[in-house]
Amino acid sequence: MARKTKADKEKTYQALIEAAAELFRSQGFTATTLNEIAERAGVTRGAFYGHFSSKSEVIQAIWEEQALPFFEPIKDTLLNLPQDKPAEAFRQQINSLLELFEDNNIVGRAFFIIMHNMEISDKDKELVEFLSDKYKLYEQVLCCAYKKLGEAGNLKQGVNPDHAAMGFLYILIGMINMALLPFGDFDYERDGYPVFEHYLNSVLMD
Amino acid sequence: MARKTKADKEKTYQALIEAAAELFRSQGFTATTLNEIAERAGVTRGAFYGHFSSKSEVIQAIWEEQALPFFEPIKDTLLNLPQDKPAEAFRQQINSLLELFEDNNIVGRAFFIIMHNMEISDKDKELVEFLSDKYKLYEQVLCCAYKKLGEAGNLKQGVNPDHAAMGFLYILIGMINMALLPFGDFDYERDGYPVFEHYLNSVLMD
DNA sequence: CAGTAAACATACATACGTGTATGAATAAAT
DNA sequence: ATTTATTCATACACGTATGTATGTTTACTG
Repeated sequence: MARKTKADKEKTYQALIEAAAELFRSQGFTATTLNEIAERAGVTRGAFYGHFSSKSEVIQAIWEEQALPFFEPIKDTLLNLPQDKPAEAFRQQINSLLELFEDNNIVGRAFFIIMHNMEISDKDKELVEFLSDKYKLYEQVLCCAYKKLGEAGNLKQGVNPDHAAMGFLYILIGMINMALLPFGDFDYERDGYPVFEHYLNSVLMD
Repeated sequence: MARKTKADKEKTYQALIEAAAELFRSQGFTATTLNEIAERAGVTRGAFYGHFSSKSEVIQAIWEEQALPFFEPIKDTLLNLPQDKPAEAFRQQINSLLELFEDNNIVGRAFFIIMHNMEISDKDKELVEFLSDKYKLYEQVLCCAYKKLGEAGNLKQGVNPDHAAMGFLYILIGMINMALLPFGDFDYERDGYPVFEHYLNSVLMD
């Protein structure tokens, strides 16, 4: 095939990323073949190998280029909650996070892929390490945020910050799981927000 | 190879189920090959095809023969919570459920596999339907139980039964996810119970 | 105590996924 | 304008997973 312009190359790159993310989400990482990715992107495997050297490399690209730019600011805010009214800032960031999932499909998919990394465990050690690092990062960020909330006296009495953080993470994982299921009709407004609202109300002082 | 006794046949059957469940959990359904299952069970693929006609059939067997007998009584109790002190009965069943995960590995694995069914979606329609049915069943059982709790006046004021049920399911999924991750060291006593305890306390009247 | 059928191993045919090597056509460089 | 380099398709080689056909031994059956 003929050579394309640089802009065209970028387009195929994005198409490959998009296709891979959607296929990983809907069929899982292992079940998705390079042929399927290429076909969905409107190219062949030849194009794929021009951009990536393996399937694992795509996940890392999805994370770093698509999800990270959205997550980074939220993460930073959570790690540095203000001394005054940290609960308010916390709620705000959580809402940003949920809106992210609602609006930007690729971020939800990336998060989902990370959360379901065990699917590919054992067979690709390096990738598992990459994914588990991300997982642990989420945990740390949440624990840190809740610790701050506790220090600022914004947690209800008897609420253990670590337990609260874990509970939050569980709910987050469960909700994303639900939201991206191939069947069912998940609706954030109806099935997502109220649950978080209730959980935050049960944990935070106002 | 020589013919075995009926008891021996049953042993290989169980060995295949056990092997498959553990491999599905640790590597995922798609990534697990029939050779791996057979090898882990100490037989060859010839034996596998004597008992099952495909990989999908194994999941259904795992569910129906291994997990269902444990779940059924809990499910029935949740669907028929007593009029007086339903909250107490509910707590008790949830504890039974969690103990099940803690003690009986195959139940946890079965639950996990069901919860992560999207991994195999799209490619095996029939299996996806089977799995999604189970998923929806969980949801219904929980919603029914919380509805009963609400009617009996056992939910705290302002708690929507459906939202509470969803939140519970999210936490359950998230916890199982966490518990069966290949990395990390999940401990039910430390990471499971307290979260449920807190959640139930925030939802139920005592 | 034959004869049969069952339980499982072995071997084979087929399909498919991956990765690489090659080639064509044209954008970019000089 | 010519050359070079690049983007991607095509073709090939290899490994591996599946499913089936066949064979072997022995438990079961009458």
